[in-house]
Order: sequence, then C-alpha cells, then structure tokens
Amino acid sequence: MTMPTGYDKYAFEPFAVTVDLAVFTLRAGALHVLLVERGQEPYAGHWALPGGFVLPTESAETAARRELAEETGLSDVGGLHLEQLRTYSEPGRDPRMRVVSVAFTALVPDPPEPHAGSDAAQARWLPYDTAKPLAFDHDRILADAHDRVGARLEYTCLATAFCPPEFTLGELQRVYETVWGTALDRPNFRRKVLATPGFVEPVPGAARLTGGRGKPAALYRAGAVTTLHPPLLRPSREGRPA
Amino acid sequence: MTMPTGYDKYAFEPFAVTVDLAVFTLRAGALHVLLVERGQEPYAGHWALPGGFVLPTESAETAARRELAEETGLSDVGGLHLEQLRTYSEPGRDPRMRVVSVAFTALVPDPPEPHAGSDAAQARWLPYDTAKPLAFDHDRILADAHDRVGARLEYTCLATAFCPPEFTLGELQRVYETVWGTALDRPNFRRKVLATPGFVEPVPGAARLTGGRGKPAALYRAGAVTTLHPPLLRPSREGRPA
DNA sequence: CCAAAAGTGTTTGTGGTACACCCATGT
DNA sequence: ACATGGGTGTACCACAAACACTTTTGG
Repeated sequence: MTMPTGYDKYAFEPFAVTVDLAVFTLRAGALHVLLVERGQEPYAGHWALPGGFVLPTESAETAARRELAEETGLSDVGGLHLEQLRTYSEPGRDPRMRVVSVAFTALVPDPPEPHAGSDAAQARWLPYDTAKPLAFDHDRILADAHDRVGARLEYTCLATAFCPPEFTLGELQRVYETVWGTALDRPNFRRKVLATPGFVEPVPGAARLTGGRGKPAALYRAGAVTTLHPPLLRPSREGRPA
Repeated sequence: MTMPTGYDKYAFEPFAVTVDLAVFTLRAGALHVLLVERGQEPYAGHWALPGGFVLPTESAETAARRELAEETGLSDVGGLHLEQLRTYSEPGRDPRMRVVSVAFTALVPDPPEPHAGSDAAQARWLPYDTAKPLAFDHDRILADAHDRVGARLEYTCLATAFCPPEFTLGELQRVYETVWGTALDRPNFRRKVLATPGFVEPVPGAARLTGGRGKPAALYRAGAVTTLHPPLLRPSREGRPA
C-alpha cells in the first residue's frame, strides 16, 4: 500500500464512508425489510435502506451494529446476525459527494415497530416484494442481500436467526420456504435438519400448540454448529447465485 | 442515509479509501501470491499485498483492475477474474491514518515476473505457504482470500481462470488439488466435470503432449457457464468456511 | 366425525466413491 | 519392456425425493 507524498490527509478529495443495512424479518409468513422514508433531497419521499456514517473511532461492523440498534429500537442487539455483504463505491452513487458504503445484512426474529430516525423520516417494515424502487443504488444492494441470505440458508444455520429462541420445525421450515419462495417436503426437511448434528437441539418435554389446530409440535433451540454438513440445498434450480 | 449538517465535506476526519489485492497464480504445482516489499515505514522491509488509493473518479473495482495491471505488468487485464472479497475498516489497521480498504482477489493463469511498483519496493510471486507474516492486517486478508477461492472452486467454474485458454483435464484437476491441498480421484473428477454442461467444451482434434511422458491429453476450453450444477464438493471436510 | 398440523415409514432412483482395467506415448 | 499419465467401466453405498400412513389436537 502506497501513501500520498508526505501523508497529507487532505491531498485527496475526501471520501465519506457509510454503512447501509438490509435488515430482514418474517412477518405474517412474508419476508419484510426495514426501510426509512427520506425527508430530504435527494430522493425526498422515497424509501431507502437505513444507514449512516462510520464515526472516526468505529469499524464498519461497529457502526452497522449501532445503526441497527438505533433503527430497530431493540435494546439488545448483541446476539443478532450481522454480516458484511459488500462495498458499493461507484463514483456517482450519491449526487452530493463521494460516498463509499459498506453494506450489511441483518436478521431479526420478531421485531417491534421501528423508531423514526434522528431526522424526520419515518421507519417501517415493508414486504420485500413491494420494496422497490428505492433511493440511490439501494435496489441493487437489497437484491444482493436477498441473494446472499438465500444462499446462506443452504449451508449455514442462519435460518434459526429468524426464529425466536424456541421454535418448532414447522416454523423453521417456513423460514426456508418464505425466503426461497419454494415449497419443501415436510418429512424430508425434518430428517435433514435432525440428521445434521448441532443444527437444532430438542427442548425436553416442551410442545407448542400451533394456532389451536393440529397436533402440538415439539420445540427446539438453535444448536452450537454454524455450518451445515451436508448443505440443505434448495430444489430445482438451474444456476446458483455467485 | 443521513448527511452531516450542511453537507460539509470536511466536517469529519477524512477516511482514505484503498484497495488491497490478493493475486493468486499456480507456479510449478504450488499456489503463489503476488507480494510487494515495502520500502518505507511502517513495516519497511516487510512483504505486503499490492494495492493503492482509489482515485476520486474511480470505483473500487476500477482501482483494483488498474492496480492489477500495474503490479503484474500484464498488458491485457480485462479478462482476468477479479472479485471483491470484503472491506477491512478497523480503526487501528494503519498507524498513519484512518484507512478503509476494499480487498479483492484475482486469479492469473501464467504471469510474467512482476514490475516493481512506482516506489522503490520490489514485487515478486511467493509461495502461499511461505507468505506470512505480512504487513498490516494482510495476513488476515490473505487467509480470507484463500478461503474464498477454495470455496468458489466448489460451485463456480473459477478453476479455469488459473488455466491458459486451452488446457487438459489433468491441468484442471491439479488446480483443485493444489488449492484444496487434497488428492482427487481422476476418473470421478473427469466424469463430474464433463457431466456439468457448459463447464468445459472440447477443442476438436487437439491434443497436448504432457511433458513428453504418457498419453497425449485432449484439450478443452472454458465453457459459457459460470456456476456449477451440481457443485464439485471437496472431500472429507467437517465444517465449511462461512 | 372432520380438518389441520405433526410425525413415521417405505420405496425408488440418482449420484458419489473406490477401484479395476485399457490406451498411448517416451525412454 | 516399463513407467507415466490419459481415459473407460463397474459395483457398491449413501442419501434424497416422493408419497402413503399414523398421531394428536380443535371444532
């Protein structure tokens, strides 16, 4: 890495470094994403991903977790899944100045209504399917985030991050079906999950009535393992996302 | 995304935005990585990943490809595989100032000896196994890049990026074996590759003598497909990299 | 009794692994 | 003749898909 002559910090046009968050949750059987309505130009009145500046003493990860806590209003954000997606740095992506944005994806199990941010904009959970079009290049970021989450479900235990601490296998299956948009065979799904050691562990003796109807389901907790062997591949796809 | 009051570009301590490159190649059956020797403090005399500043009119991808051309001395760098890895933004990672670095991985088939950079440092291909320790947090970046390349081989046609335009299946297999560090069964490898439509396509009538010894091998070109179905999983692993 | 959801069992087919074997070339 | 590397065939085994069936609850 080479440095400009004399390490003059102001030798170059300054870059602003921000984080953008694609925060997903499941509501009423549909994938939702946290969005904020912009109160200022550019894109005033448009929806955008939440985000903000990286402060001088913060890493991007720290900034992302701080923004996640601020925007969701959740008190304890420490255990939530937060993952760096990629960095967007096209010169024209913000018309005001040069902004390099590190994008993150986050998964939230059962969120409260979000706070409005420090500015006048409102924040809200909106269904993923109806989110577009967003401000800036956030359509692209959101699509990339969705691809990433879908792929992560295949070979990590990420799906449990959408679930409350104790959940049924039916709920876990619905996570996969909702994110992937495909139906899965229940007996086979059950076998695959239980055959992977450390994916889920049973809660002894516990059961939950599922909406009154049907047989009560056994409860499980997320296991210790984070990567799945073998992976839980989604069915019938030609061509995987890179 | 919120902006500081009045859009004052200098309201914050400026961030420098750089790119770092982990450029891999295969030489003499071993994985090599392109490194530069630092001529200045800090870490003078240490090896480091090549990289440099993102210019005001560039995206990170553009800057990475420019640096790749400069450091390798290759005239046509357009077709080479270049992929964003992740962004490293820990506050203390460069003692001089706040540097946010977007890391990339690149794969080069058969490279010439590299140029020395604009500063006095020399550049050289070094075996991956002997690369550490590197300057700054480049050990971490290099390890992440190696993980990423290994994982990409499983479900993309990335291995062909290590090969010349026409290659034998034996050469392709050696790419996998070198990067993964495992031996593969030749008949099964052959079947898997040929069974994946679009992975490779035969060059009609062409054959290459493989070092004089043995039967001449048929030549293949990289196919049109970029993602593999089914994936070519590496054998006998407990736990996949995230 | 019926509907709904959980859970079990069984059959069938595909694909991966391991290994034996043949082919073509240089020394 | 033999060593070396390319290429083919095959038997076995594991696992996954598909689907029938049983169990337990509420109405």
